[in-house]
Amino acid sequence: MHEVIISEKPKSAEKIAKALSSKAQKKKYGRKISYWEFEEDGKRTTVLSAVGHLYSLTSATSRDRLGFDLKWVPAYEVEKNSGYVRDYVYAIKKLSKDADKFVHACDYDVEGTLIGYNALKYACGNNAEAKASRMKFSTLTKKDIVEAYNHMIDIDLHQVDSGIARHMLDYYFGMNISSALMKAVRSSSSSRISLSAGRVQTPTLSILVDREKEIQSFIPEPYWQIKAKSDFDIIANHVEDKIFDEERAKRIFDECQGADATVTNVNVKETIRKPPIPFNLGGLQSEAHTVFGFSPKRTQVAAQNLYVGGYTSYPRTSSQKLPESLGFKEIFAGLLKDEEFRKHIADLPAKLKPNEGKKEDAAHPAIHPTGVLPSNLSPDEEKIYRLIVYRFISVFSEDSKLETMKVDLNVNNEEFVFTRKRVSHEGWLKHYPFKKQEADEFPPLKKGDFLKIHEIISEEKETKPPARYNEASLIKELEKRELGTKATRADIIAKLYDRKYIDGKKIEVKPLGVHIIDTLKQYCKNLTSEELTREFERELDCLSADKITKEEILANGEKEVRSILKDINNNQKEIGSKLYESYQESNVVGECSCGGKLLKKYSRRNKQTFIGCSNFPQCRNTYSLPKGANILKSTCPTCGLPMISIKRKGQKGREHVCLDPNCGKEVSKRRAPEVVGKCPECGRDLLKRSGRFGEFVGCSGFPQCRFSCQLKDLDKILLEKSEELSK
DNA sequence: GCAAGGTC
Repeated sequence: MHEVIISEKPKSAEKIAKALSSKAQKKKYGRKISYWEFEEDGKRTTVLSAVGHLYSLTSATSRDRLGFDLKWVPAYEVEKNSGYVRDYVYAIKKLSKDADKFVHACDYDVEGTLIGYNALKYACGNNAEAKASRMKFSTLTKKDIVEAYNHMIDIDLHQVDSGIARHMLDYYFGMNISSALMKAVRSSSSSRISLSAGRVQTPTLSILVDREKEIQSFIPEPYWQIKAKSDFDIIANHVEDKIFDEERAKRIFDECQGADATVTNVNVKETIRKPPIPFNLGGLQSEAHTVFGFSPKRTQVAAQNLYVGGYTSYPRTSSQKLPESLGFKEIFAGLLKDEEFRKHIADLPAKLKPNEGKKEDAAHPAIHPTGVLPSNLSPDEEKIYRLIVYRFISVFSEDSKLETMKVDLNVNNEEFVFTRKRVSHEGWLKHYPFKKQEADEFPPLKKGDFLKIHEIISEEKETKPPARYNEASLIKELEKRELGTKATRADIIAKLYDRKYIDGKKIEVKPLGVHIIDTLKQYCKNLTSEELTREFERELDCLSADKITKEEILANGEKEVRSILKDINNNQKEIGSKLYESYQESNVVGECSCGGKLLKKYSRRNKQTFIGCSNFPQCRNTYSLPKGANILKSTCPTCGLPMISIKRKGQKGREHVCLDPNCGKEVSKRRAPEVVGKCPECGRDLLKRSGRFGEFVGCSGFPQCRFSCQLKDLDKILLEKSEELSK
């Protein structure tokens, strides 16, 4: 009897094997793939693992991967960067060959069910998916695993169908519409540009476009703030804060001139600040963005590496909870071996109770250190690791206390106010070095005191448009709207940058991004909003309730996409030319000396980005971009070309220089070439030059006169020529 | 080349 258990990822395979038998042995298939095996009561059990989805959809009929007739193929055949999947598929194929019992032990959700189902169906084969039993667990603790193993259920075919339908619908809409947009551009300009649209990326872009339009159409309103300066570095604000009436501002300003202040009230109060809550992926990404300026993707990569190394827990979790079963004592015992951490852990209360957040996750707890101390971390991993450890420690720490002083002043019957804040009890703040602590001085004031006013200031300001999103705040917005999943949000945003729809840390939408949304709003409105996701959800719920079949859902989807494609194709030329125009506009970086526009271009031949002119081929001005250079918005004061920021080797920080590396250098400074004689053919100067094959001599009349020779041969040639002439 | 979803 041979039983094969298939889990979703290598880490779960290990946990499942160890929970089911103390005799479980780690084995290797090839050099890279681990699996687990044990034998009890004459039954051999092999615990294998997938690595997420092993199979991907592709077109069953067309070579260009388009259409509606789809099939599942091994992911490594159609997706780049999926090469590592190959060995896992082979391992499952090989090691399950003689199995007579199959167990599906992937995460208990729609995607997990499909991952295991496809592994059984396509890798194990022989109808394994129909014979298999299903383990249902919510955490990978020994108790849950054993319980699930002892009470196995059938595979939920509704979950399987939901998963398949979701994958297919995303393919229908995403692949076909993206391709139609690119085809439209090709039809009008014969240019190839990468364009894409999808159920998640398009609404995400749409959120950014809406914000962009709000900012563009914002009309700032002037207002005034009146401030009073006094001893103890006090700057008190007039209680009305923003005064929109200029007359009134002026009146207050005038009336306060020369007057002193009376303290009418002093209020000091203490507030409690609870420790922070444990990190889920979004929380970690947001904090790393604030503290280190890391993009969510960068944080995710570092956290994944820490997890694979065994130093921190599974990162793709939405949980903000730390169950006691994790064994806090053991984790801290591990961390104690680090001198720096020990100082902080020593302070913790005897009873370890974490301050938790509200969010939960069926499969994983919040992100936490495992207690295994790392070595050889990259700088990014080191930063993220310390952040996770200190957050973990502070979650268990005491409350901190903040003292706030609020002082009311009366200046010639106008009321002013100022506040000061200081931490009165450090508590958890002592263990969380990433948060700035308030430490204002409290001036010794009491009710009835007089204060000399040194100056009254009136500041004219303007109301500001809503702030731009950054990557972290956008991820939060996507979480709120339930767009994408915790594992994909960072990738989706990275994709929008890749496509050149958006730009900058404070996200700006480029003309191409705005235009993609304009086009799609016209031809398939529900793709630009969350409506498509909600429509999928509604239909998949109906599928689970047996109110609709998978085939019906897919037929509806196909009908909808086909009608969109027809509309796009009927207006192909117009859509294409408009998109291409905005694409070019998106690449304008400045003005060329010929009056044309300088564009960012890509040379296929050199595989490099460079700057060229929109008047090419009439204007052949080009500038190369040094590696890692960023084009800035500012222009060079000398020549008007855009400035770029570059990083020089061995230098700290970045340097801002003109796009033209010869800008400002006078011709004479470029070392005028040396005159070495007169041209024997035209009588003009001969100049010493250096070329690919060493020094040579050329005529200054080039290209009208093309005389040239090697420097060492010059004397001989001149002699020959003069002899020829004298003959 | 184009999606979104798992994962190393």
